[in-house]
Amino acid sequence: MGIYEELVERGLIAQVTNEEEIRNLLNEGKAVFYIGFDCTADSLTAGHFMALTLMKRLQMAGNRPIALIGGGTTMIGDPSGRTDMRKMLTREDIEHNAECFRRQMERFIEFGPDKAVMLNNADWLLDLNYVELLREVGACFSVNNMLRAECYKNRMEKGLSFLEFNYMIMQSYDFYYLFQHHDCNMQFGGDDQWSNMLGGTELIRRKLGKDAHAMTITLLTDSQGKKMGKTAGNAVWLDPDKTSPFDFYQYWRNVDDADVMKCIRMLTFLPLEQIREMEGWKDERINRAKEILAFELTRMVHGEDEAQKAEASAKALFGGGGGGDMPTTELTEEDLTDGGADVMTLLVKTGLCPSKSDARRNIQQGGVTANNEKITDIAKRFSADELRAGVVLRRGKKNYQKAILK
RNA sequence: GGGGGAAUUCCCGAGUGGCCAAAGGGGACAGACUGUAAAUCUGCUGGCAAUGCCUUCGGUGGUUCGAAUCCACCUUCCCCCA
Repeated sequence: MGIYEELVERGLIAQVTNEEEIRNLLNEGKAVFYIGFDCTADSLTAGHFMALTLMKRLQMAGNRPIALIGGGTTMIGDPSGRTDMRKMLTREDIEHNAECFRRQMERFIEFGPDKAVMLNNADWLLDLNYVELLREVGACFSVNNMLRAECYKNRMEKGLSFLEFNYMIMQSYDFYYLFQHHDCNMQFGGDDQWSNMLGGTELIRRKLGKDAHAMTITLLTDSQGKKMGKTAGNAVWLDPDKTSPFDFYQYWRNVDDADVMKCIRMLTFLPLEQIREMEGWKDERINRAKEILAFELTRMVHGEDEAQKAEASAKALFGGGGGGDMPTTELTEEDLTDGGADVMTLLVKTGLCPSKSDARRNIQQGGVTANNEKITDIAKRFSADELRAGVVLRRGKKNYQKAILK
């Protein structure tokens, strides 16, 4: 079984330009492919994770990945899948973000001579001459066709700036450039990138008379059709300072039953035989599958140690057993009033609640416990001695913090 | 270039002088039920020293005892005509 067949079985492939040729190139390890990353934030997210694993899978099969940092394209902003314009980032922001991406990617992909390379399209896009570009590349694009592209359609109502309209051209130019200077013969990306990617293959065909290929990866959506990798509109980050390994673990531990196996297939490196065996798991066992998923992903992103800690903490908190690593907030004498502290203050200090009003509401609704006892009195206080021993506060089922006085 | 319209709390969206911290829905959060799931039901959803006070309806000024609501200017967006 070749790598292509494996990708198919894992459900990773959404659309391809030419299945036969792509299969051969990938299976024979002859592909030089690129995936672009827009650096709109200073960390990659769970959404990028699948692209990273795909790069890794293909690299293991002998193909050469090019991780393209969108230092130039980010200056424009991709309108795909958006109903509003992105906020404009400064060049400094973009450079900082690109640097952060690089560090995170190095965990997954081997860079070096004859291995993967990382490039930044700022290096060629920012120096383009407008008129030259228009004559050389602009002539190859039909506005009529572009307007028909899915990625612009939903912007026709809300408005689309000329700046963003050019995004497709920039991305196409990237492929054209990489094809010529880095022997890049394939581009991968999320399924929402399909039209942008075709722009590139089309440009190469027109300008150079050669074939290049494009393949999109299935977007990881949950059973409701929503993109995964977000909680309450916030991304799940790969940066441990932005999303702690524990929270990262919890995110995957809590996916819907309906989505577990899909995630395992698409995101983990577990052998397919093992996955097939797990397909029928239900009830108690599907929880086991969730643990495996969460552990595997946390291990890949944060390392074996962090994964074990996260798992141990989760088991301690939900399984009733002791031990485990508990998120802790250290207090000082200055945090006390009259030699103690009340619950609401503690809830806010530990970050369990954003405000005292919110803390009060949570207490009134019976959602707060301290050392496993339900708090019913919003004025409940803890003495300095109690705090020195440590008070385990819980808001809801899944949010714990230990407050301890130093 | 000309004309018309819009901006409200996390999101959508009502509100056109006091009864507005602002309807309704979505989402989020909490509770019950569970398997740390889903579905369902209930509660809740600006802040605080809390029967009160403070901040919030794009921005800045103004009218008024009182402004999300009226006026002026500005910013951004949308639509129609060119």
